[in-house]
Amino acid sequence: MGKQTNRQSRKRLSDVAQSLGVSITTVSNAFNRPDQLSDKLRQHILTRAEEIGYRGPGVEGRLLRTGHAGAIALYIPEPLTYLLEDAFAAEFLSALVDACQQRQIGLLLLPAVPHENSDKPRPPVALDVAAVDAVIFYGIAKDDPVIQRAIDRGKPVIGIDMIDQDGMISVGVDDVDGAYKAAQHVLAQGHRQIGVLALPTSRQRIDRAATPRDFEQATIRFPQDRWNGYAKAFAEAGLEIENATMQMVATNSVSKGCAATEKLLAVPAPKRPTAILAMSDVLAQGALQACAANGIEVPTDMAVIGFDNAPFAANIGLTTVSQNPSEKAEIAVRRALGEEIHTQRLPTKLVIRKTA
Amino acid sequence: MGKQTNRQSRKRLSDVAQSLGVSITTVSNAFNRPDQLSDKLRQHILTRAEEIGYRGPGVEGRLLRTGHAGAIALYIPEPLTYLLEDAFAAEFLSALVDACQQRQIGLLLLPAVPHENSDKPRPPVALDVAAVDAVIFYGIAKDDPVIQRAIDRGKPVIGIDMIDQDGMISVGVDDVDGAYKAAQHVLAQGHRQIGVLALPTSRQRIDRAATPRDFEQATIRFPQDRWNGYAKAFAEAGLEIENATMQMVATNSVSKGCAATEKLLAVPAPKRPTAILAMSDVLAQGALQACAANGIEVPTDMAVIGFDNAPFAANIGLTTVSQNPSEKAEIAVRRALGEEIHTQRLPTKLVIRKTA
DNA sequence: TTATGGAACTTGAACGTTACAGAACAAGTG
DNA sequence: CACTTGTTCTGTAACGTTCAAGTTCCATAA
Repeated sequence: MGKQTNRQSRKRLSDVAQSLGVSITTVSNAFNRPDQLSDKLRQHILTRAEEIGYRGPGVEGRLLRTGHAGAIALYIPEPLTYLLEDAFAAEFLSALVDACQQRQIGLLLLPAVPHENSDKPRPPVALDVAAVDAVIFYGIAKDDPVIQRAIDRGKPVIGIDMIDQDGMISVGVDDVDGAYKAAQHVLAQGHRQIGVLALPTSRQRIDRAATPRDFEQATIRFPQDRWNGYAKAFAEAGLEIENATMQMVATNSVSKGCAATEKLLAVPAPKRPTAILAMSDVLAQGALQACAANGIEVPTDMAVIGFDNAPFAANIGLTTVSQNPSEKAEIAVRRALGEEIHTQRLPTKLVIRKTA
Repeated sequence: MGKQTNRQSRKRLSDVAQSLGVSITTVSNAFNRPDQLSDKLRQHILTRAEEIGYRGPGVEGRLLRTGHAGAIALYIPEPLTYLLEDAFAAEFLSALVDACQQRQIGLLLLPAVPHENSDKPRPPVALDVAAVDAVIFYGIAKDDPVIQRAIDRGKPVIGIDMIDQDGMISVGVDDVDGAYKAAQHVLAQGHRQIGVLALPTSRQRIDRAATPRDFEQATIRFPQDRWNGYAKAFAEAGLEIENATMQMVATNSVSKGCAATEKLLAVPAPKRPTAILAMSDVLAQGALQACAANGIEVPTDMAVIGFDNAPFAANIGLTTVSQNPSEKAEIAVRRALGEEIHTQRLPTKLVIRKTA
């Protein structure tokens, strides 16, 4: 009836140690540092552990002691379905899992925190209680309060394609340059009226016409930077602001891209665009659909360039700006694990296919 | 120079407690159980905690004390890309994340454990060190050693669509019945030569003709059960074994389904199938492609039925057996969290569209 | 007045592990 | 022989939290 006769309780290192008359440390070493003891004793301990039903060093104690969780978190702000709808996002997610795979660490998908009504005792959310070594954010707005909450945890916080922020490590491609190259390409072909399909620049998402002002005040980085890239090329080519027509979509989906393109095409003749720059391949695909529906030939009557070089882009012959998701994921994971690599924005490449 | 002047070390409950002259427990309660102390003191503690830079109760201590990690693991046996290629699998994954979302718990994607060469000191893998409350396996073979390894951890282990096993909780649909209904449907239409596109029945995956024996010896459940469902209907309709032609694919992809169907079509006239039962919608889509390529009209010249009712099935008018991924995910998560719900195999439904 | 009961707080003990500093002993070196 | 070096093992102290079982105090009822 002593405490060690505790019936069903999980066996621990000390149980094994006691049953063999060796120290706890030695048993720990038998499992974690084979070089710290003789092979003979080690085998002895291992078999004995098996006998008494010890399951090996438990996670809880180790975590408390070492502080190393062996996992990093990825915050999922919306239903995963939405994310997977975007082929490029899905590709990035896969790359992230692969990067973790190689290092044998887990990737924890963190559900969105529910809206806080006030500053009442906030209920414990996964973001707060998860045992991870770092948190990665992907494609959320700079002013999302969840970011500060993660930073407060004291572990590294990585922002993918996000606006720089104190306490957060930024990883992303050089969107300005990528967009610049795309715009240059159509301008070089003589186009002077350009349509832009833009992604949301802030958390409030509605389908509408966009203005340069929207991009200035953006809280999401890459639509801002991509616009800046386009604008830079426009300026260099001497285009006026009236030469560009912008539509912003609520979500990155083919149907939204199609609908937004219809609006671009509705503009009367002189200002009607002859080229469309889409901020994603998904939107570009929508643009192609709209063109097809309206009997507009691509690329003869209309040039279309996407962004991302998503897997399907090659199949549909889409000219686009390529970014490397594996590289992005790899760097994100390395930085999450504390590696101090010095990186600028990752490079992009213009991939010329059939649509422009 | 005392230990509390430890400079940069993370603040803890005791630091706050000491600085206010209250007990550690009270500070803990201030964060976790507001009802255990007066509001006044609670506010006092909270503001003081802020002042001295305490970040709130840490994960490590809590985990050790409570044993509750607030996350469940999903073992990913192969690159995530492969999983996402299968639209139904992607749908299930999303459903799983959603189910976790609702309960504010994380879903940890666990990388595959590398092949063990011998029983040398096995390196610590994510599966061993991850702090989770349960492990879910999806679509792996019964004899995969990784299962036992998970069971040894002592937390609940859930197997989705897997063969029953000691120490593992099984969740899945009634594949036998679903397949039975599909087969019945084509048999009722008078078809007497049936082609079957089968998914792998064991870990070794190659494209080849399949025999009933393959299904008997299966280590993966649902191909086995689906075959049994088909076979049951065949027997009831008085079909001989020669009336069925089976092809097994190495992976669940459209191209493999297409290639396998080509082989089915290559069978000479009397034994050539007039209906194809595919064990997944993905394979069925491949079958449709092959038919189109060979100028075979569906459903007039060939009936095709899939399985899963993946999202795309509706778009292409595929007749298929529907299973509900949300329900499957929901039950998996509930059982993972220890809920003792009594469930049989989940029901399926035959969805008749254009292809049969 | 004396119970009775509850709210507000405290005490002390785990939870299971690993890091660190060192002890004991053997073996090689000059 | 004394001295170094190395291997093998031990003891102790955290790591930060929560839980069960108190104690104290005050209000209300008998």
